[in-house]
Amino acid sequence: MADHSIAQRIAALRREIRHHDHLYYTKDRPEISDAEYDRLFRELVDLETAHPDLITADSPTQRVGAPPLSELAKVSHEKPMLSLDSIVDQEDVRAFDQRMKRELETDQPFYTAEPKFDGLSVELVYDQGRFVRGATRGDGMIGEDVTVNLRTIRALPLQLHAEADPPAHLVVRGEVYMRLDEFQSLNRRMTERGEEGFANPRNAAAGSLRQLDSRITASRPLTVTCYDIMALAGPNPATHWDELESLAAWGLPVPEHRQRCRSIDEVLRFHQTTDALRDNLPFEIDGIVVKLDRRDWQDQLGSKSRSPRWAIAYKFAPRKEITVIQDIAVSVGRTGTLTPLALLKPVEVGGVTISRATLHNADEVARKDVRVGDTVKVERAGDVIPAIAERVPVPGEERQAPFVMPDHCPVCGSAVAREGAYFYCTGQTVCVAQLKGAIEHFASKSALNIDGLGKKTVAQLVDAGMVNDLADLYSLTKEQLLTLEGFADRSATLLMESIERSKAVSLERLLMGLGIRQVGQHIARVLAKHFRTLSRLMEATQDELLQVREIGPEISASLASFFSEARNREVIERLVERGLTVNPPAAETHPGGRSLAGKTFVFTGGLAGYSRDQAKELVERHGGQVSSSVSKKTGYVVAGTDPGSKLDQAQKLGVQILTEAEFTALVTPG
DNA sequence: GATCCTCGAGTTCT
DNA sequence: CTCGAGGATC
Repeated sequence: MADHSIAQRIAALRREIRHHDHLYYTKDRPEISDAEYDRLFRELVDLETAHPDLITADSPTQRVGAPPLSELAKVSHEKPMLSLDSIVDQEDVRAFDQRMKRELETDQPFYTAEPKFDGLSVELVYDQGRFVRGATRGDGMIGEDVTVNLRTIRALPLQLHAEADPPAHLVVRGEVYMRLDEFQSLNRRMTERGEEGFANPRNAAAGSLRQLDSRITASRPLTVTCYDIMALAGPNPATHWDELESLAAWGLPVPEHRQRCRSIDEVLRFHQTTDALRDNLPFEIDGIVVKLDRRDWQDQLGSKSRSPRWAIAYKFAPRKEITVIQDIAVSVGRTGTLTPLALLKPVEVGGVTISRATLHNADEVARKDVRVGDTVKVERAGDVIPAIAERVPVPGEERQAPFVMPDHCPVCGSAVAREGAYFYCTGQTVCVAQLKGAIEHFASKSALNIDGLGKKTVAQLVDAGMVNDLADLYSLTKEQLLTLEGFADRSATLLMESIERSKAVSLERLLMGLGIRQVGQHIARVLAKHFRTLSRLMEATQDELLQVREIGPEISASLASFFSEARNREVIERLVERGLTVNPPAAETHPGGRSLAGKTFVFTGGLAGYSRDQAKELVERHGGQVSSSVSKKTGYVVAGTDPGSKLDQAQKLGVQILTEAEFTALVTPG
């Protein structure tokens, strides 16, 4: 065969394979059998192997992957990749509609509604019809270059349909996701190989796309759908609907189930029908996206810092699954609180297996009227913490007796007392559960910060009878530790060292660590600053305590009762005897100046450059304060990655929102 | 007395 | 993160 005819054959094969890829992956309507497809593909591979000079980057064979990278490169997005405001309530959707009508001065702001795919969003760039670059969302401004990995996704055309006259330059936004059946078989394959499977399809998609070795990505069944034109060379489609049509014409996969809505009622109906469809879809969706259809109106409304004003994500009610309460256990916390806990028949909710859910307190159990053996709906409140949503009555079932709080502590057998909605174990001095909790708390990071003294070790020490109160920690010997299971020379030495190190402690941390009711990190600091030494605090009268700002009758009573207890005084005495030195709080210094004086910061989401504690430290160094909830008085909300409800709260209250970079600029001198 | 702002405490799974 | 409740404020 002459070289030019080989080149022609290769080109023909590529055309044909692309055509079938499009039919198979995008249209879901294959015209040839898998075997026939494989034959075409094999022929192309063979020809290219024999003529490596004819291989091009956009050949279908190049999807299988390139050699591994050491790190994904960072790329700046051509346009910032915004996210969408989430809405759960119908009323808020109507409010959105009202706002559109008001701001656009129209009665008919038509919308386009489409499913919201649960995957990870990507930016795709086509030059001269050819796929040249793709990136993850990252922080919205800068993402990771995953071009090679995206090339392995069959549904993603490497070449746009030339006959549809695609623009010379095109930037598209899409969602990479994994079908449920593919996700399941991937997980099965992984577990067979002894690997840990993915928790849910979204994690699987994200983990697969962000591989350094694109050959791994190639083996993962990813797919993609496109839903937005970010930029293009040439005339813009007039509406979002036309945008989707154009994308489809150019050969890009778009959400098939979509609707043009002439009123907000149609949007609400679409939400309903889509929700009903949800369980039968082969992929996960978590709501619908509602966009103003006309692009000139979109432009007129513009964007907020983080999301466009002309679109919303109207989420579905959180996933609920049905399961059975196998038992209701009662756990005892460090303060002696008895907390009922539903032990469930394990069930998958939103991709995670749930086997237990807290019932908070007896009132809650009564309110929900749940009993052992009941069938219940379980949801993940706030998408994380499992909760029992409601009981599902089963007609004709014989129910067990209602749950009653035990009148004796399940751990130590002491009497149980009721206080408001809560029940407490009164065996403060004898309850092993409380002792363990108290020691864990004492050793925790924000208290004495004893490294290597975790839940497991505490249990061992208590069960072995080596530690009966907090002060006993400081008479432990290395020899004793070595008798415990899992302790060898090194671990014993390390623990002894951390215990030794904890002996120099600030008053604030000690107060926190003692576990006095109502005294947490904040109040501990307030008390430490005001009284400066432990003895002065212990001698303070009720009146003196009440003078202190933020200390009211409850907290002062709690302090009084703690310090009047002979046992507590004795523990403190022994702590000091064994070498605990309590340091008064250092005088407040603001090495960074007082540039942030009077400003309150609230953090939400993850920060890349610092831990929450470091960020807090930075703020305080400049004379500012950090708080945990957003109010009108909040100066700034710093939104990291994956911000939570505090960001919405901030927007509602008009509190200034900072990115991490802006925050860094504020706390960096110069 | 009501309202707003914060804090404390408990919680699941990986 | 959310809930309940303490404390400040008007």
